[in-house]
Amino acid sequence: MEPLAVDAEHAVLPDDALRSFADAIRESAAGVYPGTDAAVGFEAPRRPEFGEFATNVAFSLVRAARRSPQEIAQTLVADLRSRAPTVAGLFASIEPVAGFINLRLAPAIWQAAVARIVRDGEAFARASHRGTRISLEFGSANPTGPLVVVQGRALSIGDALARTMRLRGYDVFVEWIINDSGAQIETLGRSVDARYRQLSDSTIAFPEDGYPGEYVVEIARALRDTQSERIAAMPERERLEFMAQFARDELVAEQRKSAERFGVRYDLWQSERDLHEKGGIAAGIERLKELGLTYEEDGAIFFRATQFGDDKDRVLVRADGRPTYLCTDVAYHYEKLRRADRVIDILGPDHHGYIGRLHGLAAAFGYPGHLEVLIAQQVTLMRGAEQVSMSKRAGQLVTLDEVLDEVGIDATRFFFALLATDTPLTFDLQLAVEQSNDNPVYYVQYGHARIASVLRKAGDADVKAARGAGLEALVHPAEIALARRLAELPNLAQSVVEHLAPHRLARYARDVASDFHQFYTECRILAEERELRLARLALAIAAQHVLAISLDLLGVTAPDSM
RNA sequence: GCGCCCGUAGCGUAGUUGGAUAACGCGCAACCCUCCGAAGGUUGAGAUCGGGAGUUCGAAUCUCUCCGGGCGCGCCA
Repeated sequence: MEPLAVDAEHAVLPDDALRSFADAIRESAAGVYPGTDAAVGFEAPRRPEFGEFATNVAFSLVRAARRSPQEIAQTLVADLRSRAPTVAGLFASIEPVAGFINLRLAPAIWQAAVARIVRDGEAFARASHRGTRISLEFGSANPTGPLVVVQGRALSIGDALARTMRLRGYDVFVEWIINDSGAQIETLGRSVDARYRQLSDSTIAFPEDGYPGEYVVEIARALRDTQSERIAAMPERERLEFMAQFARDELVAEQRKSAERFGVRYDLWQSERDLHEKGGIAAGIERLKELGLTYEEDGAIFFRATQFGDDKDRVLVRADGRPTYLCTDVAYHYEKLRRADRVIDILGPDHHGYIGRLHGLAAAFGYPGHLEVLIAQQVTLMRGAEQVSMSKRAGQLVTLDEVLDEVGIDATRFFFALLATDTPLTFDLQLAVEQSNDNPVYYVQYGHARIASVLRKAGDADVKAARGAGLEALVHPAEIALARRLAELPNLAQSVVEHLAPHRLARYARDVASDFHQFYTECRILAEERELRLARLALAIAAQHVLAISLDLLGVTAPDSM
């Protein structure tokens, strides 16, 4: 058998070893139990004594082979050892236990994985371009106020997904839809107008359905300071329209600024009004008509939603010719479905009942399963034990910017990404600023800073030497455990994309930090003996890269000191 | 009433396509710095995975049913 290569260029990596094992075991199964179909899958057992990986292949053969799982597992392992000693040599142990086959990789494989990470650096886990187009929409809010906390959660989740998708080679197109064509814009105009007139006459009544927030007053003041002469000359109708447009532009600009401050990048801010004016809305309706999925009743145009599981058909265009909210979504999704292989919407918790309708739309257009909808669940703000009030109706908004002012971008992004998207979140502002071990953000960042500190202490010469050093000295359980964790990143990132589960990134980052801290405690990195010292430095460098990549995917900084 | 989501340790949660004695953090108890950052580490106590039935060699995970909680059911957006 050939000696195992440990250099990063021609190394056998953990995934390669598992693939070889799967192939070999399938051959064994085909030989020993002709006519059977072995399914070889791997999992990471919970208990360390069950090895680093385990396969349940024997269970899949029980019926066809008419043997006990344990007997099958033993037979397969014996056969593999004699027929494929090279493959067996990739493993430190191969044990049939209770029908499972428990595996432990040879240390050289883990050492090779570390060498690969050190070599790839920031590019580790990056996948080559694969040509799959993904449209990702999130955050989209009515342009009638500043961004609030729940939207911050959608931004955090959506941006982490977008970054991870780019890392894994997908063509991601990130979009925000500005809902600027409905009645709420007109309401916004009336709200601003009332505040404007109140500036000179405090007895003027504020509309009952108006937006009560203080920001409306600020917009009115801005108008008075810069546009009062123009406004004075306008007839009421023109004035209301002008104010609505002015406020919309102000608020969209403010929303964009908040998103950018939060570190979120968009490729497109799509105005609904523009979509209407450019005929995009009409195109979507036309398509539905061609497909025979619309009909007219009482002067309105209906979508046959019941054909796709909805309880009733839905109005697209009212009798007076005004399109509904759904109508815009019809058009927009038709457009997105045509240009992307996978269309993803992240919506707020109040859109729960809307999911089925959107799926129905995708099916109607001939793209069943191409549209995925995520609901970013509610955020409850706490300050210690006290709940922070945020009633929209009373105008008590807590804006994203206010939260960022209070606790910073890193903590906010990390906390928002920490739980599964559809799990309601309680965000404690007091905890988020605490620089204590209750705070998971600091725990992870501390890991990164601690490594940086060790590398500084080691000195440039050793750090440089470590990058090309042999890693045979890495055999301690804490070293292997850390190496194993680091090597998971590519598969983990891939699972984040496939399951739309960015919270796994945050949890993974915490696990990496935890494994590093344990390694740090048990193994002195700056050991006397040079070979060991360089090998451990290389492992620390690899851990630093993985932490930096994970944090970057979450939009969180990786400090060298704190 | 119909539809969707959720019930996992005192609290907050994770749990890929079903796998072995159910995991992580906080909190609680007891420990660890003559040495690389103690913002760290180790150990312990703590769970009939809401109840019941079914499918399976095997269920927190799939099916049915009941209980408890949240949300959605406009020619609003």
